[in-house]
Amino acid sequence: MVSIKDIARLAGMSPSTVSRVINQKKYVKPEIRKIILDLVEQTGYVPNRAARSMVLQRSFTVGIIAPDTFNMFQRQLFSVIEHRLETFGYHTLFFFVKFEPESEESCLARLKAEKVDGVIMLHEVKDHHFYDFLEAAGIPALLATFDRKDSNFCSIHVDEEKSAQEAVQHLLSLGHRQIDMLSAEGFTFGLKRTDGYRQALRNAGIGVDDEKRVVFTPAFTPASGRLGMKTLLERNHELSAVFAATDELAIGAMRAIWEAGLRVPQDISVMGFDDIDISAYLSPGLTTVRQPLVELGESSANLIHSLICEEAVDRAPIILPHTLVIRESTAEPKK
Amino acid sequence: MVSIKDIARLAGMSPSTVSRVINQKKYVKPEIRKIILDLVEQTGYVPNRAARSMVLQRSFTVGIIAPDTFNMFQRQLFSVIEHRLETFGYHTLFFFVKFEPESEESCLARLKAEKVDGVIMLHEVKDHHFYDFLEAAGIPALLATFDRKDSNFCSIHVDEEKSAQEAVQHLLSLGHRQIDMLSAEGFTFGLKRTDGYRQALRNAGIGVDDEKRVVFTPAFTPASGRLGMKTLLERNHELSAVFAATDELAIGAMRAIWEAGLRVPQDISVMGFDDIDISAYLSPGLTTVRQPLVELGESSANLIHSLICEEAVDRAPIILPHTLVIRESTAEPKK
DNA sequence: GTGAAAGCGCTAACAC
DNA sequence: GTGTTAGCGCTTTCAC
Repeated sequence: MVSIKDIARLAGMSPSTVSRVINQKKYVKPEIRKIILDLVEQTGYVPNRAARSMVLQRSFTVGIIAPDTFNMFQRQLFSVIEHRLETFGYHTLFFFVKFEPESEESCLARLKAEKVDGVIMLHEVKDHHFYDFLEAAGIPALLATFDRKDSNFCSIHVDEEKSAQEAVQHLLSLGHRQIDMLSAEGFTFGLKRTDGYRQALRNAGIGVDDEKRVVFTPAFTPASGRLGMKTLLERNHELSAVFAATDELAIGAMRAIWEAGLRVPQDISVMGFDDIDISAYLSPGLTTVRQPLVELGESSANLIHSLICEEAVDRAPIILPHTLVIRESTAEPKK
Repeated sequence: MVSIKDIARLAGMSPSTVSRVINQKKYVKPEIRKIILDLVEQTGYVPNRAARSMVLQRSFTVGIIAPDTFNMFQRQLFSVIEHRLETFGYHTLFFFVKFEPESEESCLARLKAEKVDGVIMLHEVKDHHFYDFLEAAGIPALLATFDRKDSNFCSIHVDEEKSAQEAVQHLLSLGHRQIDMLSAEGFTFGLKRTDGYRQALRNAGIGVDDEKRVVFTPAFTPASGRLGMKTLLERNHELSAVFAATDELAIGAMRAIWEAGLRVPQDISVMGFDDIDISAYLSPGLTTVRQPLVELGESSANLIHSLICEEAVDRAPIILPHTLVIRESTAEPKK
């Protein structure tokens, strides 16, 4: 493999000079710069990452903390982040964590071991030590899709409560009055979206009946959505619409409704949240709240990069705009 | 950050001894080994990756070549691979490539730059140089989900033709005789699955009519599936079933059928391929051919690791078993 | 403007 | 069994 020394020898210069050219430093005669650049081009020389890492004390790696369940929205988001980070010459390193103390612990251990330059958290870790370590170690961190009021970390996300409220308002505006809520445990956004649901009902002067109309399933998966919706249906109360905290949950709900011999939206309207890839291609298409995926991913990547480079950055939470996407899974209630 | 020297000093030993303990080498007195291990534990010492990389001339990284379009099956597969590789202390590095010569070229350039220890290809690159480089550089590579007869690379995949044949046989056994095929360009598996379709029809003594019954769309996405199915429907011939080369395509097809005011499976049966996450949760559930995702991912990770470690490995293509998963999107034809 | 030299943290060959 | 030493490929003082 061709090294900086080879280039130096070929150019009749010292490695230092080559290094200066490569790193765009000044103090190199233009003609020499040109010679070296040509040589680099010809030989296909690329600096060795490990060597640079060592001397620069940087790994050129950002850690992605993701839940073990890594859902579809998160997967799509990751793709965007990865693409963008690549343009900065940054790698990405996965840290999958389960909803268990030991898993968080072992993730923290790995995080300490891997010298990442920054961290993007797609997952809310429970363990305080996690955040403490990040702060103490001075590792730039970004909370993407959630927030922690009590911390100094930058965060980027939509206004969960408000967008959930708008979702339910859409249902209300269609004439629905008996609206159920399907959410899951583990992530704050599930709580916030449920709060938005409650708020929308209250604003409309409709009583909130958590016992009857709200279900929290164990996970944000279609499987959980199906089970949650079955539970709701088995409670055997009147309902004309259901708001699911994520599209995946909504897909499962639609499935349960279908299994019960009912139709969406004729019998029950279904509304989701996230606007993942397939939502537009379901039959019927899923009405949902779109999170600006690309903007979210690109901003996350840009932000962590700025943080790593110690550029001045506004540390206030970034609230991204959401959009109501109305498709065919919602309609006026029967009668 | 605590280094090997610190441990050595604390233990009153030399760095070499510490290194021997860490790397499980022999020739260290058990009591000294214990002292050092304890120290490592206490201080939370972890060897610096960059430094190890440099001296070992290994990056502890495997490159994942994935298409820019990174579909749902591939994303799920990646998750499995990543999890497994993690247990080996390996990182994963993304190389997204588009279906354009320049993109392949720039990917190759990056591949040369990043000193990956191995490569898992989830994407068939057209450019010969790609494979030539890998061979010339002696970088272990694994073709996952496809194969190249003309190469020496290890590969792992299902028997595409045979499984597609079985899929169509299922349709035939239900009584269908007018079966269309929806595929896409860019990947060999799209061709092979189409061949399987043709073969199954021929075996059943049914004429193959590519002009009329087969559509190749630009991509394996729901969007393409929808468009492809529209094309098929607009051709206005009799059809009672459609076989889509992937589940994503099938989802789009179901959507197009729904948009046309027809029902699945009452009017048209739909069959997919892959068995991605959501397929079981569609309404109706998608009948499909399951690729053994977990086995595929774990074997891929294990195999590339063995290759990297220069363990003896059977280089014959690994053919994984597929399974027919029958759900509700297929039924007997009308009348 | 440019080069010499030191050093980042680790492993391995070679002494002892 | 253990220590000494050199060196992986790079950047960065500090001279000149």
